[in-house]
Amino acid sequence: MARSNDEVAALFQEYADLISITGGDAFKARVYEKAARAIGGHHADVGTLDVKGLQRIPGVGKSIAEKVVEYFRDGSVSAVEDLRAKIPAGVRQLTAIPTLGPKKALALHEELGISSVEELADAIQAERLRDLKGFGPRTEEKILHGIELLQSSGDRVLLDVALDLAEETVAGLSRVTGCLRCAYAGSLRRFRETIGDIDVLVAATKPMPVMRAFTELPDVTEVIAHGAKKTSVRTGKGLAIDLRVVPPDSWGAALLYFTGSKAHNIRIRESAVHQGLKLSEYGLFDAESGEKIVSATEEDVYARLGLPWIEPTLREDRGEIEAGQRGELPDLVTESDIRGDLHTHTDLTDGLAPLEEMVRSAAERGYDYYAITDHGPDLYMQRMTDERMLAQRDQVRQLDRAYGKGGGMQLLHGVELNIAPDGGVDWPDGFLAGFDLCVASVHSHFNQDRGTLTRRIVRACENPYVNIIGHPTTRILGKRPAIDADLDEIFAACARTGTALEVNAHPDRLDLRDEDILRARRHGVKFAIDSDAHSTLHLAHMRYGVGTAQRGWLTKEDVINAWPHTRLRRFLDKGGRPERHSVT
DNA sequence: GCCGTTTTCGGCCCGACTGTTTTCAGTCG
Repeated sequence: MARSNDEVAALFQEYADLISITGGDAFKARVYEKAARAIGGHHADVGTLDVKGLQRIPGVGKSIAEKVVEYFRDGSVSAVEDLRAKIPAGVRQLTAIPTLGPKKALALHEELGISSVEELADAIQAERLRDLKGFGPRTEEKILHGIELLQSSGDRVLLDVALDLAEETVAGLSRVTGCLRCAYAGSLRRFRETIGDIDVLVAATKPMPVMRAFTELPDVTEVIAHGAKKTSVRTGKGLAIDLRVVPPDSWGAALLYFTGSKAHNIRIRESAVHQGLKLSEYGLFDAESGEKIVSATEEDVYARLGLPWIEPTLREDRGEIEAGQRGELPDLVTESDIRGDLHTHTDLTDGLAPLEEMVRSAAERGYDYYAITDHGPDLYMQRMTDERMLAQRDQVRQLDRAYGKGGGMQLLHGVELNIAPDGGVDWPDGFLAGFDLCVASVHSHFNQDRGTLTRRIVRACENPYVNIIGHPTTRILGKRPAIDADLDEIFAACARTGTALEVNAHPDRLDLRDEDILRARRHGVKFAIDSDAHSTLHLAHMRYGVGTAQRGWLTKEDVINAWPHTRLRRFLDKGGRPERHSVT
């Protein structure tokens, strides 16, 4: 079950989209969008609040509060239903295509009767868009490319969606009598960036009660297959879940098998064959006698193959087996190694929560330090000024005195700078020198040529005040590809200048991605795993960043926010920032 | 529809880019 806040947020986002598509008041649409974000990021369950309590959420007034109450009372909101009746769901789906917004979607629907992505693709093939006003050949091309992009992420869903569903499923099945062990496996256990379907494994002597309970879970909309060993269902989110039930003593072999990856499994099975053994999901057997040797735990199986236990996040056949054989597997960074978050926002710019709330939530996570990095003035929409930034700094210093007491949490005042098309940033050195750290990121002009983009980011690295390059490739999963820059040149510049690369933990981004991390690491780059939180809830995204970092083989030595505060401070000094030592 | 050291109306993030235009609409961040 989704959090009820997420349900309501999705509903209002849909309502906002429908208002836009039907040509309703743009300001009204924006208000609903804002309310959707505020509710999605609100810490308390909106299902438990009354109209008065709801109105205390910023951006939620009387009308929206009443719609929330209506939703929990009636299961639907009549205003939303009215618009749904007017516009087929597929028309809204069209706006998921990059470069295609509500206006074009409505035109396509009204003029050509198109109400799904498939129909749109067909219409383009049939050249039916040619006569439509405002639709030229470039538009056609861009839409086709957008559809491709949309479909390349295909049926896969983002890590957070899959993980929530998997954890609920595991919790639900673990309560069933006779369920001895339960865990999710597959690409989810390996923390891949998107998930095609969820694999859940249960150890039980009698499978049927577990299977039955599985088909009756609240998210299940369709039972695809139902047997004694395997049951497959589809859920409301369109995501399929496969459940395998195995005898308790096969647990380890089955978990290993269903965790994959396929490439990893093939390699270890080969290794088994070379040793006169046979490995399957039921256990490790003697090839000749067929006698079972081990199967109870993953450790047992790996050990009999002459390997240490290998972290699931490494199981991609990227050298982990060889490293294991040599006893050189990395001691991967874990979430508990993370001592602080170095890229977060507040409602001074586009975050949802005030500074105090963000800091309180960070402290609850047990961090040793925490950086506030709101946007600088070059992102015009955020209306940042020198005065507002300095006023925030005063607030941060005050809070730091309260939180830093007795070895508590130290606060760093930072900024997320915008890397301009020429590689410059928002402020001159003199002003930048006042920050404890600077994140710098690309937010626009993604289509510069490769050389220009590369030089642009390298120049940002060479800025003595830029400590971290935020979401370095700017990709958004399923929406926007990575920028075309020479990453190796950027990685080399980072290593040379003492600039860290971010592993942005937001499940939409996961940027850098695992392969890039592996490459950057070889250049000797350091990394910062950051939530880029825009609400208190986003602080918990850290786990996705850590999973991605593990897939990139990172240890806590590689990750600057796994270091003690004093060591971090030395790194942030970039070998002595000039303005700190001499007046220019 | 929300909000107010602009307070019950009249604003609401603002600028750039792209493609289709011939002066601008749509989309994006």
